[in-house]
Amino acid sequence: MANIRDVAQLAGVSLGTVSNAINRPELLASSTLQRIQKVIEELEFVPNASARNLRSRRNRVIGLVLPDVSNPFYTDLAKGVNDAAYASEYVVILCNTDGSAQKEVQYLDVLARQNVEGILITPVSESNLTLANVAERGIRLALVDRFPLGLQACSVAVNDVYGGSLALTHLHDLGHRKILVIMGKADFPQVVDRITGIKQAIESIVDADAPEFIKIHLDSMSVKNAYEVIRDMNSPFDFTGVICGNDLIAIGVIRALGEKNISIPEDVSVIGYDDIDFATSATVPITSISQPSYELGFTAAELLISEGESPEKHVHQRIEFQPKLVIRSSTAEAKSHRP
Amino acid sequence: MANIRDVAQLAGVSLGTVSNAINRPELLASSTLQRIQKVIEELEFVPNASARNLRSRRNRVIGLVLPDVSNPFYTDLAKGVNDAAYASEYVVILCNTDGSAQKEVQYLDVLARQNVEGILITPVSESNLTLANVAERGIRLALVDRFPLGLQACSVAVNDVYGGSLALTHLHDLGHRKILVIMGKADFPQVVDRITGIKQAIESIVDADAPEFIKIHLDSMSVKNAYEVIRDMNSPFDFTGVICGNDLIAIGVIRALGEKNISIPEDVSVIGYDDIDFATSATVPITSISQPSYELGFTAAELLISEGESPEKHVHQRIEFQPKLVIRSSTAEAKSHRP
DNA sequence: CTGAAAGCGCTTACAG
DNA sequence: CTGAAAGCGCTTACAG
Repeated sequence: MANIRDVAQLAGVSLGTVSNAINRPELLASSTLQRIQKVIEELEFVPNASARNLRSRRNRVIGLVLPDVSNPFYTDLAKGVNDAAYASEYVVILCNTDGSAQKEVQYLDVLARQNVEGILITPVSESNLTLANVAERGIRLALVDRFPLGLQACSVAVNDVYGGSLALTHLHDLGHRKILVIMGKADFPQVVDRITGIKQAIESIVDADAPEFIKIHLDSMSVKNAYEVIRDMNSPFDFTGVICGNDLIAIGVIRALGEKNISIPEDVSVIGYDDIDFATSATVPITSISQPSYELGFTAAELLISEGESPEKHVHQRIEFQPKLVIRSSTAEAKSHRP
Repeated sequence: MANIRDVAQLAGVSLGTVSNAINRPELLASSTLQRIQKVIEELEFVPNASARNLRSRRNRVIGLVLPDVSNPFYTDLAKGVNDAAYASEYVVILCNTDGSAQKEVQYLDVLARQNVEGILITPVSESNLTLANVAERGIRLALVDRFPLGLQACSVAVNDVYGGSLALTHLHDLGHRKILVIMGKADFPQVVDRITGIKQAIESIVDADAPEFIKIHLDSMSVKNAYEVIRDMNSPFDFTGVICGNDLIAIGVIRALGEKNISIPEDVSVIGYDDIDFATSATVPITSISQPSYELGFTAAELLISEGESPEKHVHQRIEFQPKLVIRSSTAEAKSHRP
């Protein structure tokens, strides 16, 4: 494959000039520039990214570290990141931690070795030790779907506390007083926030009969895991409302309840989270808390990339999106409230 | 950050020896090795990937080029690729072409610039021009979910012809004689093969009343696109069976038919493709043709990586998985066949 | 506006 | 078993 030296020779200029033609074309006389560009095309010259990176310390690569790409919420988020990266001619390395802190550490290390220009991450837990470590190494960091705790970094997230309260309030308005909350791991930041939101909403209800709730924490926020846990519950199911950590869990819950001959929403109302595309097409179309997943990823990537393009000008930003309640058929008025 | 020279100095050896300690530890006296390893830890030395790649022409990066990561089939496939890569300490750059040949070319170029060690691709069309171009540049290539046409490369795919015939045969067995086939773009290789399978199955039916079928080609194999097309059909819907290009299309079709008060499977049987997780949880659980998406990705990545590890020993392989029919509730006997 | 030179951090024969 | 040296392909001040 042709290298920059071949191009220089054929164009009759020095190799530094070719480099300038590529990176700072405004410095060249237009005749020289044209000549060089012609040769570049002829030779199908493609600059070697490693060499370039080695000198300039830039490689147009960012890392994206996510708990679970199979989850449509993260898939959409990743798509947003990819599109933003593509627009700026960046490329993204996708890392799937499966929600494991250990894998997260390992991937962070791999990304550091690759000299990525920045890392976009939805951290597995609140603990910032690993992240601080990355920041120390001088790798730019931005948080997606999470705000930083004592860490200098851009962040783009959704107000999960508000999302939790939105869900609770909706069920309460419908007259539900006994609620099951079924979430992911207890130390998952989003889970913590949403439960806080639920509690806050309950506290703000002056009503004598504020709802009670019970929590279940799933190891994995998947259809399967949720389905199995509800299927295997041996105590009688005496809740009239269920708040799920995401729509996948809602699907699993709905399926398990269906098998127990509990109808949705006649007997029990179920509310999901994320409002994935599929929520509309599920057995029972799912009432859900909608988050702008694609925008989350897109915005975060833009922020990270723009920080890299002009570090001096950059000021860390914290962008917060608001979740929205989308009502479908999986929630309805509690029996006790019906005529 | 520490570099290899710092390590050499502190360990009192030459820098070549440090390099050997990292890459060919078996060459060193164990005492020297230990001393160096200790210093590496102390200094938290991480080798610079760019420098390494520049010299050794290896960077442990592979590219994955896919038409649509939001499609669960490809999401799972991508996960398989990621897991295989992770196991071999490789990293993957994810590229989403949105089914556009132009984006495919651009991404291929970007990947070439990044000097990836290999590219895993589900090409947008049969045409191999761009791929041949990549191969010429000396980048290893492997095809996923597609077999190569006149191209030296490993490939892992599913027998789509058989998949198509499986779908047709199932509907025929149930007594359906007027079938709508609703697929993606006509030049999409998988589409071509499945239609071939459908035709072959029809031809093999000696039966006097072999089924007739009509084709629709969608621009995008999405829920939305399928839904809109069926919703806007103004001719009367006189089919009793529908074969869909994937489960997403099936979901869209089922929704649109529902709005026209056509019940599934009482009036019309609908069969999907891919058997995504969600197929079970759809409004009507979808009968589908199952493909091992995760394994597809995992196997292809392994092949590509092993080719890189020992090019001399490598022999190109072509691995074919067989699709399976998974019967759920969206297909049933045609009315004409019922008592 | 262009060219010559140094150097980014490593790997890899080669000599000893 | 270890060290010295060349060089991968670029970018970047600097001189002119």
